Amino acid sequence: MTILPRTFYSRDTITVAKSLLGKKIVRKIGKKEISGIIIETEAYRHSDDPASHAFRKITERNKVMFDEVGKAYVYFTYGMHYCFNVVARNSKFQAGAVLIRAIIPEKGIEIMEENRGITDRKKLANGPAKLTQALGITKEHYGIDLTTDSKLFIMDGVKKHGEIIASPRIGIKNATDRLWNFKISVK
DNA sequence: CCCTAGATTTACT
DNA sequence: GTAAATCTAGGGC
Repeated sequence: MTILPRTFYSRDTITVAKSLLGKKIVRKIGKKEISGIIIETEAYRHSDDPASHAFRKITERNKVMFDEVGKAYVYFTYGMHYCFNVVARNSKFQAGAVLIRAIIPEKGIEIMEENRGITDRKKLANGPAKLTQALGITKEHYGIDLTTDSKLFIMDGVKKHGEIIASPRIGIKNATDRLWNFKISVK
């Protein structure tokens, strides 16, 4: 398996969101490794997407969405939660990112249980703020490159999966008519 | 099982 | 000041 190259992310944000399903996210902490398969994503774009943080203009928080693709966009919200995105867009847009909403834990499950303080495997990383906590992602990881083998990166999943289900994005009030939430069914 | 409320920082309508 | 790309605990059914 190989790490996804930067060209993977330099396509349309929606396409990348769908393509990330079934891929593997890897987090290394010291000598330990945590990994999981991505099963749910959401696309956020610039200029035509009122629900996106980058809809209006570049700010201190969202600036990495305008930066090089393949980087991590981590933001803090609701006073206690981090969410993890990957910067992705083609040349038609100035900014864009894909929110990773859920993964299936693969390796390092004990570490995730420790990070989360629970042992219910179904709830370990089945939400955007849960998976950041399970993987130990914080704003320290803001802007890091996900295309190199370091503390955090994304690999080719090689895993075949079934149909992609498109739904309205979750937790937003604008542009709910866009089916930019994507997930795959899991056995 | 479903629904409600509370936690608590950041960014800007 | 207030709303936010959320989660959990707790009480009711």
